[in-house]
Parts: sequence; C-alpha cells; structure tokens
Amino acid sequence: MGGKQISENVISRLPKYYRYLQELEVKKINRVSSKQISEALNLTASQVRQDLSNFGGFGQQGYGYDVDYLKACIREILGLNTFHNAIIIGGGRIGQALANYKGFASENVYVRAVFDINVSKVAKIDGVDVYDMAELDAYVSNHKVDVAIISVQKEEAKKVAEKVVALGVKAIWNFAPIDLNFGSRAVCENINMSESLMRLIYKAKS
Amino acid sequence: MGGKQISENVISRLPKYYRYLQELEVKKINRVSSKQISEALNLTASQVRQDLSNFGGFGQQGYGYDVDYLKACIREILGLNTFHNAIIIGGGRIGQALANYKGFASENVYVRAVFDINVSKVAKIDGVDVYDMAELDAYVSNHKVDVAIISVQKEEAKKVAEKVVALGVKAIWNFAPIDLNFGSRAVCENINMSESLMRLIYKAKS
DNA sequence: TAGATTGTTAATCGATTAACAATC
DNA sequence: TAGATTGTTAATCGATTAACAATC
Repeated sequence: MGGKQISENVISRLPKYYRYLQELEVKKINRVSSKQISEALNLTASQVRQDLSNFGGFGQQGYGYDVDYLKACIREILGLNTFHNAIIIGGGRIGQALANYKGFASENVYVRAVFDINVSKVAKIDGVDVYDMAELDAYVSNHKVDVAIISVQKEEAKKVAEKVVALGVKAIWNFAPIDLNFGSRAVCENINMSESLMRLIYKAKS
Repeated sequence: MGGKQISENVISRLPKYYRYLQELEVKKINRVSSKQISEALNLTASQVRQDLSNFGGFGQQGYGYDVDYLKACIREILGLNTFHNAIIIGGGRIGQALANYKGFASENVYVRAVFDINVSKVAKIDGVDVYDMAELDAYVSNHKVDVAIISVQKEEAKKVAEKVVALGVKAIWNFAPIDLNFGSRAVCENINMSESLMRLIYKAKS
C-alpha cells in the first residue's frame, strides 16, 4: 500500500540498522553518521543513505543522525509499534522453543495459543495454552490472529498454512522446510534451516 | 578455492533445486526441463540454466535434465556427500530443538556434543552427550569439529564463536541474533529469527 | 567561518532476462 | 526429420557506488 515498492534487499537491512541503533542507545551514544553505520554493518555509506532516503530524510547535513530519533523512525517504519497476536501451529521442539522465546515482546508480537495434534502431551507451554488442532478453525474465526507461526512437519505445513490464510490470517512465519508463498493473499517469511545448513556446507568446502 | 566466485544469490538457489529434485524423485519423475524447474520455484528458465551452467552442463538439448543425475550433481556441488561433525554450543530451547532435529542426517551433519554452562540441568539430549562449557576448549582441540552451532545468548555468542574459530573450526552456524563474520578465517550462516520477524511485520503492514 | 555530512543525481556494476545457434 | 530444450552470448534491468551541491 502507498509509496514506491521497497526492494527485498532494503527491507532486509532495516532490522540491521535497528539492531545497531539499539546497541548505540545502550552505549549512550546519541549521534551517528552513515559512515559509522556502514562500517559497523559492512555496507557503504552511500548505501545506508540511499536506504534511509527511501523513507524520508532523517539526518542533518554536517551532523549525521540522532540515534534515538532514527531508531524511533525505523521502529515505526518496520511496524514494531503495533501489537500483533500470534499463534503457533505445531507444538514440537521448534514450536516449544518459539513459545518459550521471550524476545518477541520487543517486536510487540505475543503468542496467544499453540495448536498441536497431540494435545495430551503438553497441556501448557510456558503459560501459553495448548489446544487440539481440531480447534484451530474455530479459534482463528473467533480471535484476531495477525501472525500464524508454522512449525508442523513439512508434509502438513502447506495445508495448514493455506487453511489459516483462507480464514483471514495475513502473515505467515514458516519454519517448515518448504517455501510458502501466498501471492497477494498473505505475506510470508520462511526460516529454512535446512537450506541454511546446505549453504554453510557449500561455503565451507569452497 | 578454485573456479570463479559464485554469487550468494546462486548459492541460495542451489538448495531449492536440490529440494525440488528430491520431490520429483519421490514422485518417480525422472526427467525435468529448466522451464518446469523455473515454474515450480518461481524463477525464469534462463535463470535456472544460467545457475546450473556455473557448475557445468548437466542437461541434454531437446531433452532437459535427468532428475537423478542432476540431483546427484547438485548434492556433490553442495558438499552433502562429505560427513561433518557438529557441536552445539548452548543447551537452551533452541539448542535442544536442534539436537533433537533428525533432519541433519540427510545433509551428513552429525551432532556429536552439546555444551552448556549449566550441565546439571540436562545430562543428555536425545542421546547426545552434554558437557560443561569449561570442557569446550579441550573437546575442540581433541576432536575434529567441522561445524559449531551457536545457540547461546546474544551476549556470549560472539565470544564463544571467536573462541572456536581460533581453535580451528571452519564453519559457524549461528542462531544468536547478531551477525557473525569471520572473513577468511571461517564461513558463517546466520539464522536471525528476530530479523525475519521484523521483515514479516514490515511486509504485513505494507 | 570551515569542516562535516546529508540527500540526491549520475555512473558503474552485477544479476536477471531474452535470444538463438547447437544438437539431442 | 521436426520439435524441444540446452548452454551461452548479448541486452536489459535493477542495485550499488560515486560524486557533489546543499547546508547544518
């Protein structure tokens, strides 16, 4: 919606800028230049300025960028000021690790429920209710679900993701080793550990 | 080492070709064209042929590619025929999930040990021995460790990764939310879930 | 003021796409 | 043979880098 299309490369660098600005904030550094950012993140200063200028002019000539202000701007651009309700589909090891991970709160993403085919095996994961997979439809229909986290087996991942997208979920975070893509119906990020491991092995031998 | 430098984009597509060829093999399909591959993976046929031709001519004019042969070639290119010993540093939820994950065997990567600061809490994870972090140096010095999987807290990740690289480990698979980079000393793949989640939220609002 | 650094325009570089001769 | 499809060369497109006027 609105404005020019931002390339995937630029989108991928935004969280890196954000993370670096957080570090500076912790260190009580309140001023930074595109050159400093570029050196910290292995980019060029031009690239940093080009990236940021996609969203507006956040700096000041001769001075650079105010750390707190730029961080707040990127936080807003990324959408981290909005609250998001998430559910986890698949209560295996990865699903459990994700339910447990406390880091999502800083992104304002809150896990509200976990769904699993075998509910008896885990009644509750770190305070999050675990429901039987059969209740997924009803839950998604009756609650506002912004993000569905897919951590089921590869074989079921596509089916279950298609289902929740059909029920209106607009964002899928997929941990199954397949590439999901919903076109304009929903956005998706794939965390494909298997592909990452293969890339690592490839690079290790070169 | 040897040959022209392959771009990161090409390397990232190799596992996708491999995965698709595996699927075809399961379906007993023994022939495929660049057009078919491209349609399955949302690429162009040109791109598929360009990518593959970086490594040699695996196809036949008028016919296409033999599935088994191409799969074997890509498996070889990726280095999946070589055995790799891995250790996991950090026995928290993610470390446990990784120790448990059986999928690495198909990449010939085997987890031989887990290291954790608090050994008493877990004596053994899915048959893999858990050692105290204090034994890490000695272990790496006395065993062939090809891959170190980093699943400790962000704060310790850089330090512990630098340590094992200094001890000779040439491949780091990093799950801590920082970008690690060892230049020519070691290769590295970062799985940054936090960045992925931010990208997802960004895209969800656009 | 002089020095520093932005935002933006232009130049370069690399990756993707198109085209096609070779040939199975 | 005629049709299909490769591998590769050339053309296009987009992303990165360089340059610089504006100005704090």
